[in-house]
This record gives sequence, structure tokens and C-alpha cells, in this order.
Amino acid sequence: MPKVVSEYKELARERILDSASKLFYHVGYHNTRMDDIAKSIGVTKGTLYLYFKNKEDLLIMACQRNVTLLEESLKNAIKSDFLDSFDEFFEEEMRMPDYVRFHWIFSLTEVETNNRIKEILAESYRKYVDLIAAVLEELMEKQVISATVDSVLLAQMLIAFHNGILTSMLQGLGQDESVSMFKSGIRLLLSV
Amino acid sequence: MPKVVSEYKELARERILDSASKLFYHVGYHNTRMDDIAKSIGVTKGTLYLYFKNKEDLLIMACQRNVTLLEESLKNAIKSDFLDSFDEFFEEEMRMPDYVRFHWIFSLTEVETNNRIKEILAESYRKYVDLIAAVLEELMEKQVISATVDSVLLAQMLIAFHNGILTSMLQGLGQDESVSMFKSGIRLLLSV
Amino acid sequence: MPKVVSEYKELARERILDSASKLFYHVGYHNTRMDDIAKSIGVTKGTLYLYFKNKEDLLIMACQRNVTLLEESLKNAIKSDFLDSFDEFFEEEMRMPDYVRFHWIFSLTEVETNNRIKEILAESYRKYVDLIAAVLEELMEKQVISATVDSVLLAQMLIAFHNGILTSMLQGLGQDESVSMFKSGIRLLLSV
Amino acid sequence: MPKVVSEYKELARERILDSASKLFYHVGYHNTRMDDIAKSIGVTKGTLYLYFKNKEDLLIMACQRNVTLLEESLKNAIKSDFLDSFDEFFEEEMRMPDYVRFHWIFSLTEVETNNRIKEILAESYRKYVDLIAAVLEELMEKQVISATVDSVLLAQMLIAFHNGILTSMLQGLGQDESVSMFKSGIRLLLSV
DNA sequence: GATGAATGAGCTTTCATTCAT
DNA sequence: CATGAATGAAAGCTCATTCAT
Repeated sequence: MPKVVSEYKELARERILDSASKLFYHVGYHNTRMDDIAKSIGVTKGTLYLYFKNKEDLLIMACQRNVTLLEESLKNAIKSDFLDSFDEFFEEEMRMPDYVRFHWIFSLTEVETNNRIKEILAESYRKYVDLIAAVLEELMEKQVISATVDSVLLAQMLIAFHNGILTSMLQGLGQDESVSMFKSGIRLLLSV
Repeated sequence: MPKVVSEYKELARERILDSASKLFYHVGYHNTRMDDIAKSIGVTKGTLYLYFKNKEDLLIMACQRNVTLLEESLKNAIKSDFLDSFDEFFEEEMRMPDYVRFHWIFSLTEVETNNRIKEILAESYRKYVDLIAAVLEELMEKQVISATVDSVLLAQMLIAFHNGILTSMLQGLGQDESVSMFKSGIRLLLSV
Repeated sequence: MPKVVSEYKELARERILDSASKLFYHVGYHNTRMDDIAKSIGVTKGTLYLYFKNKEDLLIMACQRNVTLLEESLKNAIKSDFLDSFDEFFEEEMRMPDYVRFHWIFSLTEVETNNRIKEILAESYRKYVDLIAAVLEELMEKQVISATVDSVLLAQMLIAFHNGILTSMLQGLGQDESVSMFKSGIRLLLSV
Repeated sequence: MPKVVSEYKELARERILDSASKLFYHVGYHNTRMDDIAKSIGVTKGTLYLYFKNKEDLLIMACQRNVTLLEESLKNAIKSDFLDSFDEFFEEEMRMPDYVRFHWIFSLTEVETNNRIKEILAESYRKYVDLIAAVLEELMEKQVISATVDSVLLAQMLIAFHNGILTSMLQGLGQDESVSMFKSGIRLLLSV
């Protein structure tokens, strides 16, 4: 019985987080009312407080969830140890909903204010660096790329380039352009 | 006489914009009270409304001002037509206060909501692309870099890389690391 | 179930409108604070906004309500087709609370500014003219009054006289004097 | 010298009062800003305070001035002791600017709040009653009208009718209709 | 679990008034 | 006499949060 309840609650939580994420992305955290979130999933304000302590908690949980979704997507794409697994990752990322893909950029706004968000993003950043650096080392071993540069620095450069493209998309860069820019960019950075 | 008045008012405007920019950056637009801005420069709330229509107007003007400051900084640094004028630009940028350097990232949050901000950032983006593409073409002519790639695409890649580094800095990347990453990254992207 | 809720809300609306009407009359619309209205019925400001969009909306609804209350009072009094049904109407009117009886005079202040108020009062004026003209025609048919004058013009004259007495009351004319002035006045105007 | 200054000041006062009256009538006392009044006569806010203690003082003085203007107009028209001197008065009144003619209706709004306004209007009311009652008595002596009714009561009825027509004009009654309604109405009330 | 009426602190904005020049 | 920059008290309104049902 508690299992069932728990599953139901988990489902409800997910629905709230998903809808909140969309709203936070599309109209901004501060422009989103608890009422808007509630209405968007057909419940009333009070219900949200059964699942989340307060609005900030909801933001943090949404941030955490989107970070996790993206990380899982990366891990899946990156399992092949070839260069184009990066391409696959980016294409996979492009398939994710915008409010998941871009959430971190908007969460950055809260970084100076909210320590929990800062930690989540920083930890995620570290994970990405580690993961990609490991892949790069494999590629170096297999001599797909040359081993002259520090793999961590290279990973950081790839991430920066990737993140930069996403910000450009927010300023109007098209998706196809982004994909091709990503592909040729990382090859230049890896001197392939 | 009116000239004097106008100078005084212009100065007052500048002080408000500068202080507002700092606060918008450090605690966020929505977390900044008109009262905070007023107090930070030793006046009262009412005074702000002598210079700006409302809070949103203040945000837009601050955004515009920071964009302009950055653009001027770029134009000055980029006047020499050698490759390391890019380095100079980035170093110059690092010397600017954080609330000017990073303002656009935080303004992105308002992009989905505020059309005026969107226009300002989009126009600035276009200017940068044009300016850098022009420099790149000069460098191609002088055969400092090879002329095989489209200069606009290359410019967009450089900008993306640059912007990505800034986002990484917000996630904890140090300033020295950023500078060296920028220098080596653009050389890789330009295949120099 | 929704019926019950709706009844409760309807009741709450009525209480707000009634108390707001009183305050608007006694201290003036612009001198009445939302806080005052709220406190007068033992709720807080926020509650008012659950029932009315804003202060102006509250004014318009109060105006509408008072117009309706007066109109109903007129219709009831006027059902007998004798001359003294006018007397009954005026006496009935005197029994209504001052803030209902005089509201229209105070609403006139907003007429130049607020189109909705203007429409409400203008429509009410037309209704009164029609209603009274119809009664006058009946009285003419029954030869209670002579049929030499235009019934609409006569109705307008009666209304003007009636309204004028109300303004005099605001300038200090006593209620008993008003009643007797009304009774003899309309008889003079109708040449009875 | 002081005479000249005083004349100048008197002129300035008049200009302010006149312009303030217009604005109070056309947009309402509470919707009129000191700034609006100042701008309307090409000075700055501060100047108003050289001539009037505060905004309320300005209202009271404006009210007083308009009352006086109307009273003088009445006295001039009424000097002939024939019945149609009433007609002349009304026609004269129609020639005055609306913001003088209607000011008292709008001042009524402040009656419940502002004792000074209340006194001014009450005193004016008394003056009118006395003046008209005196005229009526002359007319009774000359047997222009029958002497069966109390002249004061009759005066009050005439005033009420007159005031009522003005309120009707605010609700849309045309000027020509008003004049003819006035003329026939007072003849009915006086049984002439 | 869910509701939704009520709260009240806190925000942006307005504007009559002052006063150094 | 006149200015106009500055004030600050006070207003309307919002919305995250609570809690009796």
C-alpha cells in the first residue's frame, strides 16, 4: 500500500516538476506564479505544498531534475568511444525539450543568489569535465586525437564551446547551423 | 545654463545606472528593490523616477549601457589587425567589472519575456559577428590565417567559444585558466 | 456544491459592495483606501481583490448596484397608476440609506473621467424618463392630468425637480421640507 | 510699488485659480496634479505655493471664486423685477464657461469631507434663497404672481428645479432643451 | 490528498510639498 | 519671484503561503 501511494506521489511530483520547468523557462522563475504552475496541471495552489516545501524548493528540485536528465542523455550518447559520439550527444541534446536543454542558462541567474543552485550546477560541471576528459584520454590512447594537450583543459574547452553555442541559439542562431558549427568546432579544437 | 543642468542630470543618470547594474548582477533583477538602488547611491526611491520611467525602463537602459561599454571596449582592443588583438580584447574584458562583463548572461533570462532586451542583445550579437568577421577577412588577406573557411561562420564560432568561457567562469572556472583557455582555443579554431 | 460556494461568494461580494458604497459616499471615492474598505468588513486588502479586479472596478460595481436598488424601488412604488404613487416613490426613496440615495450625485464627479460610470448613469436616466413618461400617459388617458404637454418633456421636468431637491438636501435642506416641497412641486408642474 | 506688486500677484492668483478650476472640473480634483496646474499656465510647481498654502487651499479658493462669479452674474440679471429676469439669469448662466457653471456640483463631492467647502456652498445657497424670495415678494406685490404661497418655499423650489436641470445636463440633456424646460418649468411652479 | 478563501508582508509607483539656488 | 531636484509618506496591488474544511 505505501508503495502504491509512494508511486502515485512520485508521479505527481514529476508532473509538477515538468510543468514548473516549462514555465520557469518560458516566462522566467520570477514571472511564474504558484497559481500558474497549479493551473497548468489542473490542481490548486495548495496541492503544490503537499509535494514541495516552497517555491524555491520547487526551483531547486526542477534544476536538479533537468541536470540529471541531461547527464543521463550524455552518458547514453557517449558510451561509444569514437569521436562522433560527441556529435551524437549534441544531436541527442537537440532532441530534448528546450526547457530542459536551456534550463542551466536560466539557472545561472540564480547562481549569485542561491547557493544550492550554485552547488548543483558546479557539481554537474565537474561531472561533465571528468566524463569528457576520460573519453578524451581513451581517444588519445587509441590515437584518434593527438595526446599533446591536457585532457582536462581540452574537456573544458569543449564544454565552453558547447555552452557558447547554446547561448548563441538563445540569441537567434538556428538549430541546423548550431549542429554544423558544433561538429566542425570540436574537430578544430581537437585538431582532427 | 541648460547645458550645465543637463550635464548634472546625465551624471545622476549614470550613477543610477551603474549602481543598478551592480545590484541587478549581484542579487538579480527581481531580487533588487527600487529602494535598494536608491539607498546604494544615497537618494530616495522617488528620485529614481525622475530619471527613469519605471523599473523595467531602468533594466533596459542598464542593459543598453553595458552593451555599449563592452562594444566600445571591443572596438578599442580590436584596432590592431593582428591575431593577438583578440587576446587584448579578452584581457581588456577581464579588466571590466563583473557586472558589465556578465550582464548579458543575466539579461538572457529576460529575453523570453522582454522584447526590448531581446532586440538589444540580438543587435549587439550582429555587430560582434560583423566586426569580427571583418577582422578575420583582413587576417585572411594578410595570410595570417588560412582563407578556407567562411569568415562569418568562423566569427560565430569564436563568439560562441568566448561566451561559453564566460558561462564556465560563472560555474567556477578561474580567471587565469579562462584567459589561457581563450588564447589557445581561438588559435585552435583558427588553425594557427 | 458549486451553488453553495457561489452563494457564499455572492454574499461576500454584497458585503464588500455595501460597505464600499458607504465609504465612497461618506468620505469620497478618492479619500477611501482599499484598506479602509477591507477593515470595515473585517477582512484584509487582499480579499477585496478576490472579488474585484481593482478599485475602479469596485466603484463601477457599486455604482451599478446602487442604480439597480433605486430603480427597483421606483418600479415597486410606481405600480399604482395614481398621482400619489410619485409621493410613495419619494417617501420610499427617503427610507433608503443616504449612500444609496445620493450615490449618483457623487458618481457624477467621475462622469467626465470614467466612461463606464457615464454609461450607467445615462442608461438609468433614460429608463427613468421612459418609465415616468409611460405613467404620465396613463394619467393623461384617465384625465387625472391634462394632456396638453408632451409626456417626455414633463417626465424630464419631474426628474430635474426631483434631482434638484436631492442636491438641496446636500446643501442642508431638511427631509420633511424636502418631502412637502416635492409633493407640492410635482402638483404645480403637472398643473393639478 | 507695493501696489504694483500686489496687482501683479492678484493677476497671477487669478490665472492660477482659473486654470485650476478648469482642470478640477474637466478631470476632477483628485485627478489633477499640482504639476498639471503649473504646466497649464507655464510655471513650475513651486510657484503655486507662493500663492496658495496647499492644494486644498487652492480648491477652496477656486470654489469661492466660482461661487462669487455666479452670484454676480445672478445679481446683474435679476435687477429688473419682471418674471423674465429669471430667464435672463438662466441664459446668462448658460453663457458662462462650464467649469464655472457646474463647479458646485463637483464641489458637492467634497462636502462630506471638507467643512470649508460645505460652508461656502451653504452660504451661497442661503444667499440665493434670500435674493430670489425677495424678488418673488416684489412680484407678488405687483401681482405678477399670486401671493398665496410662501415666497421662501417657492424660492427653494425654483432653485431645486434649476439645479436639477443642471444635473440633467451632465447626464446628456441638451442646452436648448434645458433653456426651454427651465422657462416653462418656472412658469408652472409660479402658476403663471 | 486536495481545496480555495484568506492572509499580510512587501513591492512598485505616485505626488504634494519643501528648499537651496 | 521663480525654479526644479529631491523627498517620503502613503497608496494600490501582488502573490507565496497557510489552514479549516
